[in-house]
Amino acid sequence: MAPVTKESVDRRKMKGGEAMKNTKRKVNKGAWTTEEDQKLAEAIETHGAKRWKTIASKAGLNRCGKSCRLRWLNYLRPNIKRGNISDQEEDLIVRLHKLLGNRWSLIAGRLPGRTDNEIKNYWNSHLSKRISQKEKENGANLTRKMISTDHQKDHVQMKEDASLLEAATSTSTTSASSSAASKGGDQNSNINIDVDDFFDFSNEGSLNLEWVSKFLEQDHGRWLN
DNA sequence: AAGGTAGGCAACCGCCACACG
DNA sequence: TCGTGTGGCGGTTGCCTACCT
Repeated sequence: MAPVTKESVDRRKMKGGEAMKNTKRKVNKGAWTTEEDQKLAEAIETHGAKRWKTIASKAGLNRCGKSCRLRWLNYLRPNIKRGNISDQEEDLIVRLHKLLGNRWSLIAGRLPGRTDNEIKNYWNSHLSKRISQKEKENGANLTRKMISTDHQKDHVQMKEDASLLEAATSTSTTSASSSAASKGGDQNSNINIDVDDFFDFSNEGSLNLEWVSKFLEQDHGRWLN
């Protein structure tokens, strides 16, 4: 609803700037100022995007390392796409959420330039409501209808995917999957798949839906039979 | 025009896992 | 092996803005 305009961001930054003046607080919180962004970017350029606590101090920021990391990953990092989530991206989010639950970082890994925070926000503010509404209207057929857009009608159905992957649980379990599944404790955490393998995107290009089919056909093709 | 409300987003919080000494 | 520090993640909160009455 309320798009974040440059003006609104600036205003938030002004508020953050005011907060900075409050020297009683050792660690600054709240909105980041342009100056802070600049300092952080310079520090990361010099020292790399690691050891966030060190970066925070090297940059002369009264921020905790976590805050710096978050700011970098969600806002300052290069190649970040902002706003305008396409239909294709939305569809992918829905499908991945069906598979993975609230594991936003994994979902974000499938969407180049998107952050887990952005996807989480998008889900919470757009998709979850729409889905719950559709669930009321259509019952169990909801997901199938939502993902049946023109460009991907031929692909696997998420419900079936979930069943297949659930079936895979009995024979394909790794430490990576258990580790990832242990986080969040979402509704799909019982689906244990080889996450390292499943989410190895190093050889892939931009957004596409082939990986689902690829995965199902290759390593786990037997589940389709 | 003014106040109330809901939506959207950025950022914080708390927990957990891992690395390292 | 244990304790501590750090990073990563999902959940939640707070602020701002557009819309509604």
